[in-house]
Amino acid sequence: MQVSSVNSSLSPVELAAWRGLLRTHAALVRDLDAELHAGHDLSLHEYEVLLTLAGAPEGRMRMSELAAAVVLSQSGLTRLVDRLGRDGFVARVRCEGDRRGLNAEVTDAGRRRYLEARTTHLAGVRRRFLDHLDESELGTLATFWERVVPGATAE
Amino acid sequence: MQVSSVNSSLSPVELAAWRGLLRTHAALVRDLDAELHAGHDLSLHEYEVLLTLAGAPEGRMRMSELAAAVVLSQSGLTRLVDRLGRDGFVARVRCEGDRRGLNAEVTDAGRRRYLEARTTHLAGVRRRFLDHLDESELGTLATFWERVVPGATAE
DNA sequence: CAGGGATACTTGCGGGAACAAGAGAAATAA
DNA sequence: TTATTTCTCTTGTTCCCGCAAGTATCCCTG
Repeated sequence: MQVSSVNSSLSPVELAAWRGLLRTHAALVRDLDAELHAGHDLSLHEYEVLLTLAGAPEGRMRMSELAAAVVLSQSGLTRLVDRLGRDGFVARVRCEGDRRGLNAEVTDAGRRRYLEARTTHLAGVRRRFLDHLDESELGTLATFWERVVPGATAE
Repeated sequence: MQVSSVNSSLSPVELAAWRGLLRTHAALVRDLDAELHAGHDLSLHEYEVLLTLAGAPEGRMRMSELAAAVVLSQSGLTRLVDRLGRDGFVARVRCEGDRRGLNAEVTDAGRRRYLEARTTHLAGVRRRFLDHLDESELGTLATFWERVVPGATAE
């Protein structure tokens, strides 16, 4: 059942780099998501949408751009914005000039919720991730990401 | 380290390292999962379970250990093993000595399916990820993972 | 050697995400 | 103009996952 020569397997270093990425990501996201839920009743995706909108000009962005920014499918974003809308954190605004399009726009309540959650979340990201690497190492990581997925660090 | 005023935001480098991790992971996993599905009708999680079992002594492992190895909840693993069991790729075997416990054991069909998928998947991981980094950079990454989540590169 | 408490897994339930198909609006072309 | 195509978002459907509760077994204490 063993096939050794035809399929080159991963070297120990390759395996460590790849499995490390999967496991580290899973562990970080699980913990940060739980923390955000427990403290502010937001998922990580919801937080990222609020963060993205809060940083966008006039607090609004096209649905499709937003989906790309938070790495979610269109339909996934539609429902995420539904949920945030029900809670009064974002509103949908028809686009001027292209009435197919919609802007998701963060409300005052949305900005407040975001700012409340931000402190918790940033501290969590620092403690679990950033604090374990120094400035130049973080820079190294960023160059790796950009090489693997061009645009991954953009914006 | 960083001066932590209450509202300290992330520096550009910190942001790039963190968002890069989220986006790179999302992009890689999305593509690799789609590729595995299209070519071999396996999800990434299913592949990893088969991989893990195929590499375990006697092709079997306790459900709880397996859940930890592939970073999945107990109930998630129960259902994943259900699905793999329906397809005949793994079987559940009562533990000798502890009749609460179950071993998931990969079948011959499971090993075959794993080996079929392996070539595709390894090539995909190489092309999308490993090829963009050299040997020493992969080693650097591995040390980062180990620092952020001890044990992340183990086994 | 009971009885209570841990441990290992499964099940009930609900939510979140993707894919594919649909509806409405705009762009293009004849 | 009007018909076709393209674009943007939403809806129908289905799958996967996690939490909490349930079941069976083991362990430990008195």
